[in-house]
Amino acid sequence: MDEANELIQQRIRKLETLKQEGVNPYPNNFKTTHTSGEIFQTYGPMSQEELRSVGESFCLAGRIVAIRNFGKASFVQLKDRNGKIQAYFQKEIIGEEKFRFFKRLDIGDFIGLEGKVFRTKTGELTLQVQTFRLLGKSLHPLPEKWHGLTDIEIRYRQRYLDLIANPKVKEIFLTRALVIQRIRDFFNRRGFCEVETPMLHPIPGGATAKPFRTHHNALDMELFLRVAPELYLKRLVIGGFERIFEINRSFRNEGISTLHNPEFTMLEFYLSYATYIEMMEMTEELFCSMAEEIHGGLRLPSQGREIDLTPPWRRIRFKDSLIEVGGLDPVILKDPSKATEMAVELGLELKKGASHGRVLADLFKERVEPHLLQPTFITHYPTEISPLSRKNEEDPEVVDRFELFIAGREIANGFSELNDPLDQRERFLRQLRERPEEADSSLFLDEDFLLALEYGMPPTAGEGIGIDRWVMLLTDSPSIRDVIFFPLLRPEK
RNA sequence: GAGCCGUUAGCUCAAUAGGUAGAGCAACUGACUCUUAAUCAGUAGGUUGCAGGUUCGAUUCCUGCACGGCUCACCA
Repeated sequence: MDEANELIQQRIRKLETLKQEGVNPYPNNFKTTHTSGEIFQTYGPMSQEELRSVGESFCLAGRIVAIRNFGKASFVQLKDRNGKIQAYFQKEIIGEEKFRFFKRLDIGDFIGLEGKVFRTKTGELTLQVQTFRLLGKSLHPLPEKWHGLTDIEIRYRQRYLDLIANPKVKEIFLTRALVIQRIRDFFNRRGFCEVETPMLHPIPGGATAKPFRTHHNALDMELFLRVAPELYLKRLVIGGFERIFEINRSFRNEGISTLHNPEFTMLEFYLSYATYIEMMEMTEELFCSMAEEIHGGLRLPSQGREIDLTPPWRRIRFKDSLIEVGGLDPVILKDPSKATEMAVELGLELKKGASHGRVLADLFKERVEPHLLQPTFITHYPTEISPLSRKNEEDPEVVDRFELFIAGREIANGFSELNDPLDQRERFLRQLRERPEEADSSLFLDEDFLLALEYGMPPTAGEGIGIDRWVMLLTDSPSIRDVIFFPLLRPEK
């Protein structure tokens, strides 16, 4: 506890005085009958006259966020889970003793009150308090009422203060909750089953990110936090779950930026007897229905620009995008050394022995991705950078895969799943050969998964969607930290 | 990991040729029975992120460190 601070000392003294007087500052037996939102909904439209005939009184509870004193009366702003409501405390009504007690309350305290609705001279729906109780004493002053809390570090470290002081922040997280709910509805309605798969993996797989390591004591076993649930979800497909989804937390031990948090939320879903083409259609449906229901339309403001989600979304092949969007010389598609030259020219650092596909992917990231503002499916990715995707029937150099980009960022990644176990083994091995420097940390041969595949997997399409980034779009948030309650920060000293 | 920027009262911010650190809100005392950032009068509140250095004197100049932000790098 911050003992030095005088403001806190004052409040602790108040707390002690209350206790001495036999007042429990933290009772838990107050029952509410209504919330601020319910009061506004029912009585908001009523005139002063109509309100006068409402005999009922209401019990509400919440945190005091503002007090305006007038000698023998006071206005209080009470904040509860769905809004704020004004309460009017009058000495004449609540009695002298109770009014003195009221004067000792602080902004930040929780109170429960019983009162009747009326409308003030200025028209605000208000509760005329008949009686009230202290429900929870607060010992710290709240952030300033007008400017709110802007210190970004405090906003993240003490998110509860951010939520109290900045109403828009709470709205972002309510939107996030709604997104999750809509996703569940969407898939449940289509006969998908929600599943949960391990977060502790003996072998990290499903993506090539660096994993977090941990250790299980009883088994004396090294474990990794999952970088993706993909390989476990496919095991379930093999086991007969033809339609599944998981809303999952995954973990990647990499850099932190406005688009990356070490733990993040993904939606992954799998649909048997479908291909990546149907996945694209489903993705449009999912995003558009969410935008309609949550945002109320398909045009989203995005950092001063507008994103138009009206389907169908543009589809363009990976290689074509390099030329048409990236403005690169077509010769790089045919000639790997030219591609490498171009990458070097652009100042890209290439890994030793990077494959042609890898180099093209780097060029894509540099020259194409930032320009994909409106929703765009990039399809036909090079096989060598897509180890889990099914090869295209006409051209085995590319796979039946797409990635969705909106606002210059990857939002989703989907493909027809590779269900040929021998091909899958080859691809894994090739990956290991090409990136030996990473074999220690992120690439292992998952024999257990290959065994499962060898039993036979139905033709299936799967997709992963970055929920955090989608919520960023829906709420026009510039940083992923704005849509994650507690983003990872270095600990304070 | 690199570069740039930031860190002053509980909160939001001021303060330069280097010269006793200020305001609003919050708090405290008083006035006030319809306010909406209520108003009015008064009071108190500071190890200027931390540690060094230069100087008679450092919030200010220099060095290092800590934490944060942005950009880049790493990376889907």
